This record gives sequence, structure tokens and C-alpha cells, in this order.
Amino acid sequence: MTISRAATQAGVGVETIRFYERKGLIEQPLRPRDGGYREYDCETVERVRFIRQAQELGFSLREIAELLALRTDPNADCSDVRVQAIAKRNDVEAKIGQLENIRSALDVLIARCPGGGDLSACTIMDAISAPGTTGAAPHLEARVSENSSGSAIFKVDGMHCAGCARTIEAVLLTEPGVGEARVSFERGEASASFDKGVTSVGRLTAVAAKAGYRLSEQKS
Amino acid sequence: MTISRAATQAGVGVETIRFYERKGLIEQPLRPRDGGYREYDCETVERVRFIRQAQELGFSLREIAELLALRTDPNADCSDVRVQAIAKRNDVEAKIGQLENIRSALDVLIARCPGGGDLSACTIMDAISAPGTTGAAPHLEARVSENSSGSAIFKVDGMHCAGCARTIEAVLLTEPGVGEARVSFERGEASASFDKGVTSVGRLTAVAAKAGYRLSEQKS
DNA sequence: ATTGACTCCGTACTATTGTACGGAGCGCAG
DNA sequence: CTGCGCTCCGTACAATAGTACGGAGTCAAT
Repeated sequence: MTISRAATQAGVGVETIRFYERKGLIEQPLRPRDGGYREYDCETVERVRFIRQAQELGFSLREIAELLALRTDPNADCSDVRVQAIAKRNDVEAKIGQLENIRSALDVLIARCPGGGDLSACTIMDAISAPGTTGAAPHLEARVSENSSGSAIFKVDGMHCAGCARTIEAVLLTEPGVGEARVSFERGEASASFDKGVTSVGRLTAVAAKAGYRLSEQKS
Repeated sequence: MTISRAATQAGVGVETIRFYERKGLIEQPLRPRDGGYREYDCETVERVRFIRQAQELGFSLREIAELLALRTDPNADCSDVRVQAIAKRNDVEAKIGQLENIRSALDVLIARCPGGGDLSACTIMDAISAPGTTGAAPHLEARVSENSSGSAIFKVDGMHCAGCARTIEAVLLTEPGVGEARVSFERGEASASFDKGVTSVGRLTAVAAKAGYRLSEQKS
């Protein structure tokens, strides 16, 4: 069987067969003499079919290579394959979960949209511009009052727009130990709650300074 | 604001900012004189944040570029955005459906697997090798007796293994008008049902011949 | 004025899964 | 033995979303 026939039978292109050979997924078949044509048997066709089938189940070529290696390994156990399948199932499950989150976020967006009129009133654009308003932000709520919790209110210098406020919130939250950060552009104020054993007011002003904003603590 | 500061504030790498510029997603900001540094304002940071946010909702950079173009287009309507969002939601829905199919196929595989013992007994490997046994194959069942249905039984010459049988089934099914094809390696026989108005016994033997197998009709 | 950090720019590379191309070689039929 | 089609091989290219590198230039501080 020549390569094009094998390819047709496996339902792929000729180049794909050669590609799989280069990738080590199938062996190059024996050839009569050097420079001759590849001579395929049905087993290789089967192997290519196996690859396509496994791809449909969501396995990558790398994973399929492992599966194929197992297939020829005399020490391989059925449970090895089972483990792979279960891991893959869990991958798929996780992806489904992510996509469901995205879907419900989009649903909220679409439901809220007036469906016409000026773009400046478009709630979808607003929602994309301002993250965290379409759903709860669990990482913000979860850990108020943890250990030795402290908090501080700052006056902020150097903000030009509401985006700057979000910037500062973001950099404060990157600091370990910070549980909550709220910055108001209108009031020129920032507040943060944090674990005193992990970080400090000084560190917070430092990270903000690194981002280009001057914070000064307001003792209350 | 320099590029690295803007990148930090937007939560991306410096190279990513330059990459977005090259892609036209953000404009290169004005620079003091030729050869000087890029001078960013918060608006660009906002724009980059918008991009990341939209990516999390599953939009590709190409789609985000369209969204951004809308944002500055004075004629853009809120419904344009809504249409995009709905289309994306449907995309996401479709992907979820595909993944659910994969998941249930894997579930079936895992449930059937003995969970140990020799690989030759592994039902998962078997299932991957022999497609169509894990779930229904709707395209096979759906259209028996459509129009002017005919059928034929053939004796097959040139099969070497069970895989050859599947090959022949596959090539017969590629032929338009063929509703069902069954090939048995053990019996050396093939059967097919098809629409007489679309294809014919001759065409079926022809496509099989092109794949390297000789079919001869068995008049019954 | 010099140092050190940062930036600029083009290009090359990462990973994934193939496709496409061009020149040379092989196999078979007439 | 000549022609036609198929194959061989390496290489380049497709899309996606960046990341990395090297040499030169710039900025701010010392």
C-alpha cells in the first residue's frame, strides 16, 4: 500500500502521515531499498485511525503518543490507561466549568443590554471595561479578618482617572497579606485591610510608589 | 508613564504591550522626539485591561479588535455589540456541548474498564481502536429508507484484517447517497444501503476499488 | 560625565497541528 | 525508453498569542 492509499483509508492527508512519522507517532514503514517508496500495511492505517479517534476524545498528540507507547509496552497495565482516561475526563470537566462561567457572564451581559441606542450607554462595553461587576469576586470576600488583621486609609496623589484607582487596587492586591483594597478616584482615597504579620503600611505605600502613586496614611 | 509601568499596571508583560501595538490593538503613543520613549496615559492601560477582560470572556484578539473599533466608531450602535456577545455566547454553548459529548464518552469508557490486569483486555484501548461503539452513531441510523432506497451485498477481495473492513465501511460512507455500510472481515462480505437516485452499485464498487479492494455484488 | 537601568527595534523562537511547495527520484504502462 | 503520476525530502508557511534576544540608544541620577 502506498502512502496516498494509506492516507485515504485512514481519512487523513498524505502530509499528515509523514507528519506523524516525524513526530514519532507512527514508525516509518520498511522500504524495499534506499530511496524506494514507503510500503504500508493495515496496522499503520489502524494506528492513524486510533490517533484521530483519540483526538476526538480530546487527547493531544503528545498524550496519544503516551497511549501508543503503553500499547506496545509489555509491562503496561490496564490501570495505566484508566488513569489517563480519568485525568482527561477531569480536564474536560474543568474546561466545561470554565466555559459555563463564561456563558453565564455573557448571559448576564446580554440580558442587561438595552439592545439598541448609543454605544455610550452599552452595558456590555461597560462590563468589559470594568471587571468584576458581572459576577461576585470571591477572592475579595473570602478572607477578611484572618489573622492579625490591620487596615489603613490613605490619601492618594497622582491619580488621573478612575482607571488609576483600579490600578492601585490591583497593585495593592498583589502584595501578599492584603485581603481587600478599595480606591476611590473621586475622593482621592484608598483603603486596605491586610495581615499585619505579613505586610505593613510601609510596604503598601512602597508598592504604590513603584506604580507611580503617592500614598500617605490618614490616621483616624 | 513608561512602557514597563504601563505593563505592570495592566498586568501584562512589556513585550505584550508592544505585541498589541504591532497587532493594531492599541496605538503607539506619542513620543517626545524621534527615538524617544513611549509615553503612556491611563487610557491605554484601560484599553489593555479591556483586552484581557474580553479574552477571559473567550473573545480572540481579532474579535477584540472589532469591539475596540466599534468603541471609537461614532456610528456604532449598542446592538452591534449585543450581536457579537450573542454570537460568542452561542460559540461557547457549542463548545460546551462538544465537551459534554467527550466527557460522556470517556465516562462510558471508564465505567466499563475493569481497572486492572492485562492491556489486551483493556476496554478503553479497544474503544479507541474501534470507533463508534461508545455511543450512538447518529449518521448511521438516521436515514435508512429515505427516498428510492436500494441495497446490495458484496463479496470482498483484498481484505487483510478487521481494520480493512472498517476502511471499506468508511469509503463507502463517503459516497453520497449511502446510508449504511457494514463490512465483515470474517465473512469476507460487505453490505450497503443507498439511495438509488443518487448512487449505484457500480459507483460503490468503483470507490472500493480506488481504495484497493475488489467488490463483487452477490445477487440474492 | 558616566553609570546603570530602561527602552527601542527587528527578528527569531515557543507550542500545536498540520499544509503547501519545489526539485529530484521512483514505478509502471505504452 | 519516455512520459505520467506518485513519492521523497527538507523547508517554509498557516493561525494564535505571545516570549526572548542582541545591539544600540535614552533617561535620570550620581
